[in-house]
This record gives sequence, structure tokens and C-alpha cells, in this order.
Amino acid sequence: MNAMHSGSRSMAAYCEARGNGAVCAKCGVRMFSICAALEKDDLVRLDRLARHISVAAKTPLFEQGQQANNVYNVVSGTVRLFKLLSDGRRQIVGFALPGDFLGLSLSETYAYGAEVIDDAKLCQFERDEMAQFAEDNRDLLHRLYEFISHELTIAQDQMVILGRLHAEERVAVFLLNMHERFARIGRKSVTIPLPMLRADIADYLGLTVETVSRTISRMAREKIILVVPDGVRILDMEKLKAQCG
Amino acid sequence: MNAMHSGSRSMAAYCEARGNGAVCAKCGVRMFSICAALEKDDLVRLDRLARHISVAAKTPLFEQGQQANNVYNVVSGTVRLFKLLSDGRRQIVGFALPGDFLGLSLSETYAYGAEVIDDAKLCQFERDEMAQFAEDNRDLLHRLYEFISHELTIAQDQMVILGRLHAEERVAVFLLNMHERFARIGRKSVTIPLPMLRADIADYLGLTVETVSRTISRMAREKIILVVPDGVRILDMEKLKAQCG
DNA sequence: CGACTGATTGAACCAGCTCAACTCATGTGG
DNA sequence: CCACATGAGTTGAGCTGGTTCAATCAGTCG
Repeated sequence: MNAMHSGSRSMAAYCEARGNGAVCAKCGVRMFSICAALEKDDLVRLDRLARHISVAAKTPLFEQGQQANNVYNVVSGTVRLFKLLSDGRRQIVGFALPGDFLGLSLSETYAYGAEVIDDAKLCQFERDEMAQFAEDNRDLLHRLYEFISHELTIAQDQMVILGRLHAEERVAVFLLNMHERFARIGRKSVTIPLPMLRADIADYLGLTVETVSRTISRMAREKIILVVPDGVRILDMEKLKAQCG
Repeated sequence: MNAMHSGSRSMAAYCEARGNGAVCAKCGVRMFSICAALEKDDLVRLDRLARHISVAAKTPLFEQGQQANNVYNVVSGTVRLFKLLSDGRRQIVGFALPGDFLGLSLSETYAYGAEVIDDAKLCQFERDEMAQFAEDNRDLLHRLYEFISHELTIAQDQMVILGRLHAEERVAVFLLNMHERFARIGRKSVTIPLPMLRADIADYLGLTVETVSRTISRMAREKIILVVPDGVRILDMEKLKAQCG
């Protein structure tokens, strides 16, 4: 409930503040998120519902199966969404980047767990309040529908990757996808940021850490990419695309 | 445009008829489909939009990348939804059973191809007309949202299957899922119908035909299931559940 | 510095794939 | 009615892409 010092690096996992109706208007990722549907008054109303939080790396946002009380909009940072099996096997079902929405669920509980990868800022909403807002606001409902529909498309593409692509192809597609996603949120560059661990990439692509590491090493050896801190630089886009199957 | 003889077995792939406002009301799968949201007048209006078609086994409904003009509601039969790679590899992204909706897409083109597996009856709608109807009808829009949201959940579960489960586990989960889906549309039975080919199951589970066949044989040898024509009978539900990982 | 955590590399292994043969229906037409 | 073809499913035998296990390397932090 205490005000957030927006520049500070708190040790606490959460620094909270209810919106005052001004933050959303100047939000850097608004146009990439579902909030793009809103203008003026509605934006102020949304802002009043939003709790702007900062979350430290490696902190869980919520767990699979837990009561789904909140939904989140990522402002900065990266979040991994994953499902766990009883024996510890993990499948990452997605990475949420700035502008992405997460926690949406029709069921009463979360279908997956969510953990912040690097330090992140998020907008937290009460699910019921958000649902009510969407009920009153046709455009927002449409944006939510579009978003979830897009998520489904991505999930179906991921099925092809997991079911039918070779390790080499999976990594290539993954890199290109990340490249494209960062480009779409205004971070177009030959350097692809990879804030997540190799183990995260592995659990996303249905491989082991070793295979991911070996594959990236091979691509670097073949001068397709260059491994840099926290990412890779694309050296040969043509070859990278050719590896995608 | 000709009237459909509802009992006949035509050789033609399509037997069409525009609704007369009465068919939907007595539709056997209505309560399992998105149409459950509608009553009386709306149902008549929906029926006017619907083209009731019969489609012979192995007939494509539409192809991946094609202009997405129609959406479909399955009344009877089974449809496979799949993505193809340029080299012929195939990933089945889902099976549409009676009551299921398919062809929904925000993009102008279909994200996957669809082929009827066994002889099927479907309701075909023009995408634009359906979109307009959903626009005017709050309940229908909600049902569509629910449906697509449910599809996403299924897709994410499939990611776990494809990314992290062993062959044995994949087949066991698949059988249980089919069992549950048929149960939900009123065909609860220890016998699980499997109208699709082994090759379809393989392409759905990210395996080969041989592995699927061997796995089913092994389960039969272990008296977990009994292979019957067009399906399997569950002999030991506990063991089957235990195989799911 | 030593203690971690994450990434890389090597070597042996194995689950599932590939290739091939065979079975078992179903259909067809002479 | 049988001969034969065709499509689907099963089974075997050997192979291999990716895993597993283990060692090493490279930062980072207290």
C-alpha cells in the first residue's frame, strides 16, 4: 500500500501503488498491450484498477492451481509461464514480454505458474474488476478476445515445434520468434535479447539444457549467430531462416 | 442450394441446405456447442445463417493458408485439424468432435487445414455473418470467448504432452482425454471410440505410427485396454491413469 | 578467495525412429 | 467366385538424435 519510489531498486519483491489515473496515459507499452483499446476516461478508470508493482528476478507471481485472483500486464521485464509434473518435469508454455497479458483464466485457478525472470514491472488487476470492466467496455473485450486468439495461434505453432521439429529447427525458430517479438515492441535489433536461462529455453522447446547449449554453440561455430552476454547476435539471417524447417 | 434428404447417403461430398429456422431447435449437439447460449428468436436467426452440410470421409473442409470465409460447427463425425511442413511432416493440432467449433480465426486465412475423418454433418456459417451475429449477441460472444479460451487451455496441455511426456504417457493421456470428451457429449462408455487413423494419433502426439501401435499393443498385452474395431475398451482405469505421468 | 549458479563440452546410452516384412480386412473386376 | 490390389495396422531388427551423466569452465557474490 506504500507509494512506490519509481527509480529505486528495492530488495522487496513487491513495491505497490494504486494508480492515480495518470500513469497509464504515459505507459510505454500501452500501444502494444490490450490497453491500446482505451482512451481518456476509460484509461483513467483502468488506471484506478491497476496496482503498479515491481517484482525482483526469480520471484513467483502465482502458482499453478492457485486461486486465480489477479491478472497482470507486463510493463518491463520477462515472465516465464510453466506447468509442472509431479516428478519435477517442467514445460514452459510461454514467455510474457512487455505488453503481454497473463493470468487470464476462465477457471477459478491458474492453469500455469508464473515467475519473473529478470526484474520486472507489472500492472496487477483484480480479475473480477477487470472482468467487469471488459463487460462494460466493448473495445477492451475485443482486445482481450484478439489477445487470447493470438495466444492460441502461438500455442498451435508451438505444437508443431514440439511435435515435429528437430532440435536445430526448434532453436532456430525460437530465436527468430524472439527476434520478431522484440522487434514488435520497438526493440528491433540484430541482437536478440535472451533474458531467460538455457534451462528455460530447453523446457520451452522440449529439449535438455545440453542440447540447447550444443545447438547454439554449433550455430555460433557456423557463423550464423554470435553469442553475446544475455543474448545472441544474428550474423546470417538467411542461414538462420533456412534452419527453421 | 438444393434441399438435403436428411436420411440419404449421398455420394457427393456436400449436400447443402439453408436452415429454415427449425433445425437448430432440435439439434442434438446444441447444448454441447456455442449455440447453447441462444434461445428462441436468436436460434431461428442462427439457423437462417447456417448451411447444414454432410461431408464424406476423407474430404478436406479447407486448407491451411486459404481465405478463411467459413466457420463450422460439428454436428456428427470427426474432423482433424493439422499443420503441414513443406517437407510433408504433419502436426495435428486437434480433433473436432460433435459440438466443437472450428475455423475461427482472426487472420484472413486459416491457420490450419481441416479434413473430415468419418462421414460428418456440420453447420457451415459465413465468417462475416457469424461475426456480425456475435457482435449483436452478447451471450454468443461470451460463448465464443469461452470456447477459444478452452481451446487455449487444451493447447497448453498438449504442449506438456509433446514437450515432456514419454510415448507411453502420451498415449495414455490421449485415450483418457478422448474418453472424457466423448463422455461430455453424452457417449460415456468404457469403450473409447477412435475414429481417426493410427497415423493421425501419431501426428497428434508427436510420435510415429509404429510407436503408437506398439504402445497400444503393449497396453493390451498388460490388460489395461482391449483393442476393438474403431476403438479401445478400458479394462483397468487405474492402471491407465497411472501411466499418465 | 571459495562457493555458487549457469553454461559448455565430452562420452556412453537408449527411447523412439527408420526400414522392412508380414497380417488382415475390404474392394474390384474378370 | 477367386485373384489380386490397396490401405491400414502390427511386429521385428537395427540405427540415431537427443538424453544422461559427468567433468570443466566462467562469471558473480559474500
